[in-house]
Amino acid sequence: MKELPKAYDFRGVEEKWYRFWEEKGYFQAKLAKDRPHFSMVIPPPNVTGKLHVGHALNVTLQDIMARYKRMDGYDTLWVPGTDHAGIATQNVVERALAREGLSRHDLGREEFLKRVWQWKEEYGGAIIEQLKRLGCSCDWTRLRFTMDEGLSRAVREVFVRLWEEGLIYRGDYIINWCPRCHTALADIEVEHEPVPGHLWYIRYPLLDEEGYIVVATTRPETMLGDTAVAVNPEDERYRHLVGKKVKLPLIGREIPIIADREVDPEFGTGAVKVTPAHDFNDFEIARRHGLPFVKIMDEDGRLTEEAGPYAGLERFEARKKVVEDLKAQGLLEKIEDYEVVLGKCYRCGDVVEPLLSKQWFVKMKPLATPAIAAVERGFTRLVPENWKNLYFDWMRNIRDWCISRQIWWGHRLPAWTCKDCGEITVSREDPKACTHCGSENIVQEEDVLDTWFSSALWPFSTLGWPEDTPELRLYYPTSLLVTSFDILFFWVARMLMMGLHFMGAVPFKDVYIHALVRDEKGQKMSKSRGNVIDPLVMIEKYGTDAFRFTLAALAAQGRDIKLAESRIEGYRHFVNKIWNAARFVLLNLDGYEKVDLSQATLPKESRWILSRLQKTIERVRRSLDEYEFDQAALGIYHFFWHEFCDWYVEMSKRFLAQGGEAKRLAQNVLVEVLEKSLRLLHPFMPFVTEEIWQAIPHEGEALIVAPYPRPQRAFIDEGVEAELNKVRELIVAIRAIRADYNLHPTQEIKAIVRAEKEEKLALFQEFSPVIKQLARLKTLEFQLGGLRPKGAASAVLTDAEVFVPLEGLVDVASELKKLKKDEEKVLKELSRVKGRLENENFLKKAPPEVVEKEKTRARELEEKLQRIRENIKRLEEVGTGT
RNA sequence: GGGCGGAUAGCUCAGCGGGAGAGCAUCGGCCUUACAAGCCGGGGGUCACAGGUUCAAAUCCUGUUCCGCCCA
Repeated sequence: MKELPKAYDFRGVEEKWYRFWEEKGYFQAKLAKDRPHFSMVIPPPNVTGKLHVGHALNVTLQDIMARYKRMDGYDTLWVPGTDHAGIATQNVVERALAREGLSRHDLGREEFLKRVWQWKEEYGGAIIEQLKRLGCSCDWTRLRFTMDEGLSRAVREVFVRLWEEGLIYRGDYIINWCPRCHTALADIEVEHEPVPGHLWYIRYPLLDEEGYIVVATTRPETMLGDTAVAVNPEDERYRHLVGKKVKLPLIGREIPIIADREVDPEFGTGAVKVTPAHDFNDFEIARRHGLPFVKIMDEDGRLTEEAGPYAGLERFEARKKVVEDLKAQGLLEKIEDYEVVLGKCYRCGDVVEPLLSKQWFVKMKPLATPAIAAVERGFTRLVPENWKNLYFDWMRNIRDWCISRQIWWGHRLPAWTCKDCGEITVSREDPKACTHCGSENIVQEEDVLDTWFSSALWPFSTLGWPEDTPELRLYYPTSLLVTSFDILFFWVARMLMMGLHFMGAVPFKDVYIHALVRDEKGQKMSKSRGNVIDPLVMIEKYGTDAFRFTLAALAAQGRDIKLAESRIEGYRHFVNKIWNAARFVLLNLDGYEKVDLSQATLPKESRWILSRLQKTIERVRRSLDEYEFDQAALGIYHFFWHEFCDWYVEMSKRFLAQGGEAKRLAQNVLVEVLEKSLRLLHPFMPFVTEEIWQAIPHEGEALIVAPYPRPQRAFIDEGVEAELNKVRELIVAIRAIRADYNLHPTQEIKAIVRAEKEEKLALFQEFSPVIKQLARLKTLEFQLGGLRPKGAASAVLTDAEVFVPLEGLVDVASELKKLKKDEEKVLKELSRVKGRLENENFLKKAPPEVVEKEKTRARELEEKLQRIRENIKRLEEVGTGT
């Protein structure tokens, strides 16, 4: 039999097995027709990405499910890939260019894109390698990239179809604009942050009469683009002014005072300025009232010619200047402190400008309706369920999706504008001429698509759509999507809409939504805070298995994960424990011969651990089926360490020492429990389990494809479990006496078990050998009834008492103290139980089994109380001179 | 302003109608031949607060306070 080194060193081991699995093709989907399927697509990390704890959690949970299902007989496909991450990637390459003193405009579009592709080839695989370090069992033969040929074809097909269906349109709309990234952003790409600001009250002089109307604004510079003042139609204060005109200060434009129901009379003065080209609400008001749009700010965040004397000023400069000028002219009535909510670009953090601009949009309502229904009817299940409300709320209030981005890296819009007739041609193949007038004078749109447009197709585009492939037929809809809630709308909702629209079926049956990983204080990890835990550093330090197990053990549903390095260290101890347990088993396998345990006559100790094993298997499977990763991890942790190692391994030493049949059976039980535990653990800790499994007796060529354990009912034995609980209680009590009296472990002692009834004593007599072994007793005696032995330390158990004679050593005072404390505890408990049993309503209404349980409990407690009191009485009679 | 989640041992969290639990930390004792990354034993909690439902509430309901997140 092979021997294992004394300490587990994960270095080298991880790489060895990962290569083995990959070379053997275990990660690959089998396109099996005779087996159930389990499929997932990875949330594609940004190609520029570096693995962070969020990814690590995300893929660890996926890998746990993939390995579990693979072992459980499913033909498993886990599709990996990366996302081209338009803005992020372009930024990275632009920064690299900047170091050469170049801008993308110096290179030109074509040359720039070449550079991006070069960059992608060179560095884009980094995150993939990091996923492998984590042990991800993705089918790497199916690695995809959102810009690769197949996926680009899918993007184009979807764009064309949506256009043909009238679900894509182009138009002048107000959008979020990032002046730094120089592109439009979708609504959800804007992060809102409240910051201290001001509310400026500005006087707008009335035209043709004395006086003025005061408007309040948080953005005074936009007044240059005002085309109206609006009040609420119900507002008595202003009713007489509606329909009149004011003269816009600084600019001199004459603009009307209008009434609109959306104006909040409570805000400021109740009169607001209307800047249709630079505010979302004002845009809507302007459309309702047919107001003109005056664009006073350009794409760089500088004021335009429309801003008259302010043209060319940077936006924040302009604000200062406008406020100064208003003040100078006596038109600034007052300034109040006010908390404003700033929109910031989720990529670069710059303040986003609402800007009127020509963009492309997808109509969302027709796509959202079926996606809402799919979740309502349970075709797709969100886990945990509480995300449903948020999902419904968002989907029911969904706005059209701005999909055009003014960058170069991405899927260029397959739309051509005719210079002659002005019409748009959208086409699957690059067109030579305008489909409307036949002119060859056509130019392609400069814009590219939002990166999320291609990721929205991910579950079917990666499986070969728009071709009709066997993969699509077998693996779509996918079984599970594991993702974080922060991309529920960016990604999950859009995949649902696109999947339903183009495949006619939901893209995934279950969506498991995990939490954010925070630091130990609950703060978001960020470079600037310096509290980032780098998964690769953790893997180097503690090994992948310990790191993965930690993530799983902390992944309780619906709660953020607070990750401290000490937790990882703690679970590394568990890895080591497994290793050493395996070492123990291997060191004791001389002459090992396999026996059929279901036919063998086993000692109760062995029957106990086998029963516990079945229950653990049940628990782990049930937890995994419900995505309760923490429960699954903790279940096996507790079983392996605190039942198998702490108790059974110790008990087995006696059997091993006996030799013969006892030894042979113990060896088999040890192997059985260890081997099944490794299988149970493998999805969590793939490397150490494979390493050990290969070294112990097993069937099959690799643990990664060994069957996931199923509980065997025949091995569950409640009676034996109950008996062992009583035996363990006794052993713990004797050990506690040892500790109380500071008796060295090697000091052999005598114990006396006393009970009032023959059958209670019989149990302990039966287990006498194991009690002597684990409590380190020289002799164990039994006493039916009678008086407490003199000069002994004692403990009162559920069914008996135990005494350890310690001539001259026993401290009566502390013995009494111990007993009185016990008495108090039992009394308290007993009064509660009795109170319940004296309650007629309880007897009448509670389920009979609960009543029965309470009665048994009352009996046990009364007996225990009586024993405690007798002991107290005896001790007090004897006095201090024992 | 709206929504969601949380408040249980010193810390991090399970438990979510019938005996208050785990890990870590802590204290005491042990190098007991698998493991000191370990073993054995101990201490520690009016389950945020106030009401209610129930035979029975940490668990269900309502309200309050505080904390976190999301949306506007």
